[in-house]
Amino acid sequence: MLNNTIYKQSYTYMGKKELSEAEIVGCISELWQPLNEEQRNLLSKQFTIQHYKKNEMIYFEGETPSHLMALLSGKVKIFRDGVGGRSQIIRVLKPVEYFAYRAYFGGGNFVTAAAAFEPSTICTIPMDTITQLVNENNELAMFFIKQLSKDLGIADERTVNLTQKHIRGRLAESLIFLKDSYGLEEDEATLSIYLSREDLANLSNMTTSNAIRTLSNFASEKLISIDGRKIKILDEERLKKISKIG
Amino acid sequence: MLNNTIYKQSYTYMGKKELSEAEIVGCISELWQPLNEEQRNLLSKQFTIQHYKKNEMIYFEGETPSHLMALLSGKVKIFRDGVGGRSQIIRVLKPVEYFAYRAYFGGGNFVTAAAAFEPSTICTIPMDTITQLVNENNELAMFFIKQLSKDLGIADERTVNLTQKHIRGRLAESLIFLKDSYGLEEDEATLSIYLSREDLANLSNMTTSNAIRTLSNFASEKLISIDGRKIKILDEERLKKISKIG
DNA sequence: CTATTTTTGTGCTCAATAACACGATTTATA
DNA sequence: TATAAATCGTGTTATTGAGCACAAAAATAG
Repeated sequence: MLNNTIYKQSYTYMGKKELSEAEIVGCISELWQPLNEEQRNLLSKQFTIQHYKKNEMIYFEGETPSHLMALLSGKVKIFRDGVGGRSQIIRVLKPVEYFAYRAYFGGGNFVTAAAAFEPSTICTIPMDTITQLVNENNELAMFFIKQLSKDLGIADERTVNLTQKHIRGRLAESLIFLKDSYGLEEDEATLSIYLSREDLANLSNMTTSNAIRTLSNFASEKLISIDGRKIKILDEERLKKISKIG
Repeated sequence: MLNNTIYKQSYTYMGKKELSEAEIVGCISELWQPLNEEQRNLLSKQFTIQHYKKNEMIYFEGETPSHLMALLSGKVKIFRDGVGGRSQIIRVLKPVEYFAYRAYFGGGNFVTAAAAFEPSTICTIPMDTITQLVNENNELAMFFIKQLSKDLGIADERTVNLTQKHIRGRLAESLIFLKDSYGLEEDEATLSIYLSREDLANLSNMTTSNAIRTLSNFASEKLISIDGRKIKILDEERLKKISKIG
């Protein structure tokens, strides 16, 4: 609901109107709600809004983190460049999710990079402010502990899935994952995110040609249907089965 | 230094004497130091000591987490069973490192299992006590935030290394990793942990035969020397290079 | 100390998937 | 809208690393 409001706002932004403070605060409620009035005053002076174009880089591997980021609208990928320029998508983000804080808390530079899949709006808050608030506010601290714990659990599972499953299993898993992350369109079948075959390959740890081939195979098996970058999930159960058995 | 004391103690344990409270508290100082007197009183009533034999399971995938664990002596692996019974070692622990709390904070069951590489002593503390303390004590909260952040960064790097590097790169990386984790013996060359070829394979995402073969290759190339499970690092620089280029 | 089980080492085969090439199509841009 | 650039689709080939079998050696249990 609030997402909706913001979405409309980001349209009006195109016509040059910025988000109001109230709207931003509504978006970042997981950070905002735990705070007392004084803390809210501090925070509200600090945040800034940034807009990123499709495929624009948000931060680079190796850079020093300085701000927490909250994705207010759009879609973002977190990825890492590997051997021979092959990149691996580690995580994808939807509104409203927080990122870029892990490296700061971990005391190092970014080990991943971030880029916008689509035009995106991001709220940034200086990490020293966040650290101060975390030190004052236990509920906020617990929010980060929980989020990091979930992400670490996902990372542990993903490591094994990406290394041990076969191509079909990995691609099936990615499709389910995209459905769970970004949902479906009104037809209850089409994935709400349109990725290039290359991004799909980078998400599934395979080459682009293998993503293309396997996708066609899935289509001829009536598991999905493809129309350019639009993917319809036709048989989710069977996809899950393929994903599970690897 | 403190480690040393405990190490001796765990020997005397074999002769049936348990660790004293003071000794335990010295070990878990990262948890203990942030606490005030009242909190320390609470904590000191709660911990118990458990001993595990070589290769004994500490917890299983799918179980519900209830206690934080601190490894006081010994060596532990965190691993996950993958496709076709092949298991993947996700992380290894040395004294004094904390574990088993991620799943609890993440609100789910264990996605990994834990087992002792060697006879190990573990201090357990109920997670509801830990949660209470985290809610009262920001410094303690920050300890967990930092630890989880570091582990997540490592997991992100590892995902790409395990999926994209070739066998030689992965094994070289594991050897460096074991050296960094557990250090060397007095000769400044022999790894302080003796793993089976199977564990080495599970750490490096390969089959046991390939771990054996690649290890022999490394030995004939004078990168390492092998004597049963004892591995001497002869040319760390070249190993690092192999690890880096994949 | 002996018997049994587990681990290690090696050879061989084969499937999975990466790499490459190239034309067709779509998308972005001037 | 024209032109360039990126993406997609498909065929072919090359290579990595898994799978399996089996003997030798080592570790463990009785």
